[in-house]
Amino acid sequence: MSYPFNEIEPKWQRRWEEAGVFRAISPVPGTAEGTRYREREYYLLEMFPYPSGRIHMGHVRNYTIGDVLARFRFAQGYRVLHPMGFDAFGQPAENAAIKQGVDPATWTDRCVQQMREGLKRLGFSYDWNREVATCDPAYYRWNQWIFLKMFEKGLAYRAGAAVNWCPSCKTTLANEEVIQGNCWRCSTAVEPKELEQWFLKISAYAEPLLADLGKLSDWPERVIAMQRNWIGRSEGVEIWFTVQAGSPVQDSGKRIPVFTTRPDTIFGATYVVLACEHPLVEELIRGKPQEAQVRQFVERVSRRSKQDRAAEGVKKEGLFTGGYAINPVNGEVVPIWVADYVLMEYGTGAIMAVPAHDQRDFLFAREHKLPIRVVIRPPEGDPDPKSWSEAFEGEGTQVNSAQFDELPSTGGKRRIAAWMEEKKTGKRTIHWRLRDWLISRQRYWGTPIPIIYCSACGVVPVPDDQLPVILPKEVSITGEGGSPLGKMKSFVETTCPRCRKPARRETDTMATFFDSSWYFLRFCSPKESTLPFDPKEAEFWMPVDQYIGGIEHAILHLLYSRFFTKFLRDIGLLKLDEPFARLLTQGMVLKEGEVMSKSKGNVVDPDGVIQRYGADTLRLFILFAAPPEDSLEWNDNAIDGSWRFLNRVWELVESVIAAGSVPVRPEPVEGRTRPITLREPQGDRTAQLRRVTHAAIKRVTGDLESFKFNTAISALMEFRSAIEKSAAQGSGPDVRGAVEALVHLLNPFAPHMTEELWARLGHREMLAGKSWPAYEAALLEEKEVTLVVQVNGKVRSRLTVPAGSSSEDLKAKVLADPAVRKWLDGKPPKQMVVVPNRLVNVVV
RNA sequence: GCCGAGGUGGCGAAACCGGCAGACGCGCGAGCCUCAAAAGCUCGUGAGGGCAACCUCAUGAGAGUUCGAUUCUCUCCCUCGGCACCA
Repeated sequence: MSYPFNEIEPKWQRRWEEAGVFRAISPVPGTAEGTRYREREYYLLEMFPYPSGRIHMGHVRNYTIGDVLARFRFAQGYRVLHPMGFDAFGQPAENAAIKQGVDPATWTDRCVQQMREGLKRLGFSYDWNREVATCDPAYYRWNQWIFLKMFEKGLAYRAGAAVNWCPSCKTTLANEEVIQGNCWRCSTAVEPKELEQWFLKISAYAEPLLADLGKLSDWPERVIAMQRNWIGRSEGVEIWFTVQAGSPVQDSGKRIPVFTTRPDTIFGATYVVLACEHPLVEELIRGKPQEAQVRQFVERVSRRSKQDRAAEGVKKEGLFTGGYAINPVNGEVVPIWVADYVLMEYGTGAIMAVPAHDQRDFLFAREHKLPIRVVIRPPEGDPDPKSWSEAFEGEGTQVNSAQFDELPSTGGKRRIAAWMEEKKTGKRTIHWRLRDWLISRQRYWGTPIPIIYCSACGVVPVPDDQLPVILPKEVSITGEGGSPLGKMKSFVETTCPRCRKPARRETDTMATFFDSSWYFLRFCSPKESTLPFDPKEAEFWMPVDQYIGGIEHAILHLLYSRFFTKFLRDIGLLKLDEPFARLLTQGMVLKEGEVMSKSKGNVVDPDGVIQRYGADTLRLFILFAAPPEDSLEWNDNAIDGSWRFLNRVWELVESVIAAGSVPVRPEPVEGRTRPITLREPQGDRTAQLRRVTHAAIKRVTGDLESFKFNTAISALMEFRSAIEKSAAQGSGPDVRGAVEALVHLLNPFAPHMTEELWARLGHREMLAGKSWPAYEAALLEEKEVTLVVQVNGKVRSRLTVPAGSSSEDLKAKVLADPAVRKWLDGKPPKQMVVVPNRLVNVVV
């Protein structure tokens, strides 16, 4: 016999929806409507899903965590915004189209519907009135609008560059989408490809994106660290070497800027190295004996993917270009090399090589017999680099450095940098690892980039009144590569908005991370039609008080969203610096230690679990099995524990109902497997039960505040046992009070069952709208406490003593305890440590 | 290499501010119920020793601070995650 979850769950889902209990209500000026709420609003958001069709355990976990918090905040009287939507553009829809011949829009609609139903089956407290889908023109027109604002500010630009190309997806990728050299979506090795593409100048925000990480005190440290790494601030000096005059290079006197974080080692620069893609390489080798050889080398290296280059590891290849450069600090002439270990995309694409004090330069110099000159003498060891097995990168005394000789190298960076600035041979700069964000995708199912190319006017933005540029439907998607829109004359051919002459539309679409970089703002006013969102609504709801999602977005989505927020602030639409005040990154759901995936065949389908146990059991188990940030090992057996617990709660409450509010000895109820016998109250059981009840309220409330759902549930399990025990022993009318508290506290976790029980207990109001129970501190006080008695730090006895006993009383009692006397062996104690109401330690 | 998170029973995990290590749950064992099984219920369950009351050992390893350390400090080992020829 088990409780009828399959009748209960749909019923309450319907009732919540009909009553609109989870609708977010913005304040209307001049009404008293606000009295229902606390001062504060609460915006709770979980990362919206890509509508792939079925929901998986990862979704269940993410959204259950969010739902428990949302229901808890609702109960606390906050004005809650808890929306849901769909990140509906993207490649899978297109791949389905290619494979099954379905229109991506139709496929997506179907998936969204399925997904929405799946979410509803779990009883989540969303305000479905605010649902958005990014593939809706009413949504993506604002992608286009934001893009054009960026274009207007010079933050969206078109440039040719060697970009990341995924040969399998047949599209370009952002740096953030390249995971260890592979495509984030299909794991194919990414290749460099020279293309003209649209970029967003996220690098213009590198400084604030880094600095404002300091404001995110409620973000997990690892996410902050990942973003800090990704942005990669590096303080140093740009030094200007010049190409030697009189060399065969025509335009001699040309500068080669190099970037270094170690200006203190400038006197030890014995050669200069250019990246293979460096524009000066070609000039330097022209007409030289090494011309053909170098050109061949450069071509070979440039063809290799970044990953391949790194995989070669320590082996560094390079060639002399035939050219020389002049070190600006001492006029020394040094050879210019080209090598694979210098990257065009970092710094200036050229370095000064200091083999004595940089490990990479050291290995390269050894390999190619280049001079190694010590300019920082190590405090100990052989000063002759011939005996070294590696470069000395530490601090020491400066040598071979002209007027800086014999100074300690600590502070050398600052001294030499200042001197170079004075002599105008270099300047202090900051370099960033963060690259601009490539957003062009040669795919169909995305937001059209609202740009028109005119042979007369050039790059022309689509005027505001012509937005949105609608993504046409009747497109043939072949998967053969190239933008599918490019094959559609009716789309491509247009007129220039400026000169009215024939022109062509941009045929690439936007990366879908564009769509998700501001959706949290759209939820504040999803029907807004004159702007992406109503700035007043955004000011009211934003920032998101609690954001919940997977760690896999630590740099992608979470960095882009921060960038968008700052941009929208700068154009006056927002008044905040950061979009997400608190972030919770939930762990993955694993089976047999591995991520669930179709290819591994270890997927547990949430719908199957719901059919067998109901949504409440699934929710409860997924919260109980592990703390939210840890990975969770799915266990088909362990879920029975949650199932049993809910059934026991059901039985307990039903017994209490059957017994009436004042418990008497009831007849065992027909069909119940475990009738609970209630007796007449005895002694102070009533007070005891009341104490347990208030202790449970305190624990569960505290655990919910700090996201410790697993221990909150264990506290509820203990509470249930305590009520049952108490009821069986007779504890008076308070059994009903205790049971009601149990049902109430369990509500955020198992909302359907608890609503049903609440109603059966005779309440007309739904639990969903009811305010959270409070505990009374006075009721928590116990008359007696168990005192732990230690001898030399080891537990030897336990004593039950009145709460609040004085130190003297405790000492006397402890010394009288036979278990203690046994260990004292007649000797007086050396010392006694007393922790009131807790412990006494006797030191012998 | 750099950055981050971790290491506690057979398993998932608890332990507030330094104060009973292993709550709660799974699994396992015994029993009840049953013609039998499933379900359900009751009790037990870190390791070792003892008939027992009890005793010894135990939170990755080693040291330190302390009356007392899973918790604080240092050294080391291992696992996971991110970045990585970043000048």
